Amino acid sequence: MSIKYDIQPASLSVQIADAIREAIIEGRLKVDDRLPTEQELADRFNVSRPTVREALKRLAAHNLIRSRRGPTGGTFVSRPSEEQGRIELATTAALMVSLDVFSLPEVAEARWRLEQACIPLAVANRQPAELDAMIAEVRRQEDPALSDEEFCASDVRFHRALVDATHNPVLRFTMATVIEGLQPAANMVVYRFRERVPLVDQHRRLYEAVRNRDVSAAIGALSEQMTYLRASYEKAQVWREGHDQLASTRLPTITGEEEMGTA
Amino acid sequence: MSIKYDIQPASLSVQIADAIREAIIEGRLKVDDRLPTEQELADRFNVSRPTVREALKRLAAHNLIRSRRGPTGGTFVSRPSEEQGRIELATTAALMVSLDVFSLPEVAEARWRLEQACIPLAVANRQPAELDAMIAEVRRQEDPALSDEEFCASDVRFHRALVDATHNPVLRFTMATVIEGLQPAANMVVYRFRERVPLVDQHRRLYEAVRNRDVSAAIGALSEQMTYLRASYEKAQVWREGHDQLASTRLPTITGEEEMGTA
DNA sequence: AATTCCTATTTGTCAAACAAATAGGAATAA
DNA sequence: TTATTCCTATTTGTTTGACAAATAGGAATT
Repeated sequence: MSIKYDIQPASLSVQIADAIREAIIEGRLKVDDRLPTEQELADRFNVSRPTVREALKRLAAHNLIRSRRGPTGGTFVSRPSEEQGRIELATTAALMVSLDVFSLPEVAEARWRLEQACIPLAVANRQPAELDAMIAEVRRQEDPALSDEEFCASDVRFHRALVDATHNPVLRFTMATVIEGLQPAANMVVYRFRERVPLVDQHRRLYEAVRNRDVSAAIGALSEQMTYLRASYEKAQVWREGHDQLASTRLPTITGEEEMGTA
Repeated sequence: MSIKYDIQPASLSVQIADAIREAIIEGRLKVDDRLPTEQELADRFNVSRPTVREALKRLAAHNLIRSRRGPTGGTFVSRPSEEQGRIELATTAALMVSLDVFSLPEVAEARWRLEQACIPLAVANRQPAELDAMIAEVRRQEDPALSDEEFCASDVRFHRALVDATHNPVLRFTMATVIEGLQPAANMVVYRFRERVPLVDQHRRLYEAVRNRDVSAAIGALSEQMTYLRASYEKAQVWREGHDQLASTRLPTITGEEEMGTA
């Protein structure tokens, strides 16, 4: 007897999206292949064109397909880029932190373990490009005129350069969850509770250790930073629990106002 | 002067989806809040209902919202679950491997570094539940009647239990990219090129080391497994490059046949 | 008091059309 | 011949209006 995974069957647009996704993953549709026109898909699946379009939008949300208008246009299978995948990982992770699924000390612990794991490879494989990027960010961070947002962004770029120095695409990819996802979201919550000076100093020593191919010094500097951040996160976590996140700045029920519009 | 990031402005459904997503991230819309009805959104954004629906489907694709019919129905902001986020990470990563964005030895190297980073915490925090799960999978893997798919799935569950033993939700979350995403995709490519016996033996020793709280023995067993897999991956990579992936099983141009349909 | 039925609300789906982008060919001009 | 302009067909983007299906809550009935 077959198990019903859902009380009610998935909507047509979900079924169609799944069918097309499966075709892509199984290779029946390859990168840059053109799908049938929306009308043709509608006929083939026995649904209306809006339903097909909803399905295509679901896939477009994951950047599996792209569309162009015109005679040579249509819908095409996208090649998944490392860049695009990183954005997806980071967005997912950032959402989890900003909606309070993780506690900040947990984030610090995980980030520490994972970034530490990158250090040996980074030290072994770093090239001038990454070293230049790291020291450039350190210099930028020394400027007191830098806004908090800019400082956070520079912090991200510094750690990104460190991970890039591993020259392992899979590591660079996976670490996007931590570097571009968790870290900025956590930093935005915590920026009131930490000083810049120790962080910049830790960055500089981390840079020097990587430059000098000194693994233990690099791990030491990173360890120091994570200890410092963990303490800051704990302070912030207490504040956060007392303030129910963004509740105070929340608007009553309104959504997107109007803004855009065709006119 | 403002920079144009796109030659042509994003489609209306993208703009609307972005506006709603931003409202969720900024906290103007909180978890379980109900959005205005589709008609109301259409009026508010000055677009038609199908356009609003395309926007909502984009968000639903990332599980940011869910919809229900009926008087008390509507569209609601979903709480992002760790489970849901893990699926998203894993799906993204699996797609990259299956579409050949990463080479298999790169995957092995990254997996080794990241999983190694989890060992100390796993050894420190492991509970009977995870130990039981690990040894149960080892026993299952000893059964020669196990199909290749089942062996691969058991392999995933073993490593999942190891990461769960860290009892750090962020680590468990992030490692989904590796454990449920990269590893199965790589294993399906490679399963012809490795023997089960050494893998199961490595699993058993890894389990025992974690049970005995012996970090270096655990890292040693894992290291051995990764060395073995890397060698297998290299063999598979050569085969893979010669076979252009799934090209041989690929159908001409056809998409989803017809299958479902309302009738 | 419990049950049944009706009704209003909301998402799901369909149908037919027009708008906008655009490649390619036809007509025109140099 | 060569270059330019214009037209036309194709395809996605968007609108309008309608009906179907699910369902909660109240009204009517037992």
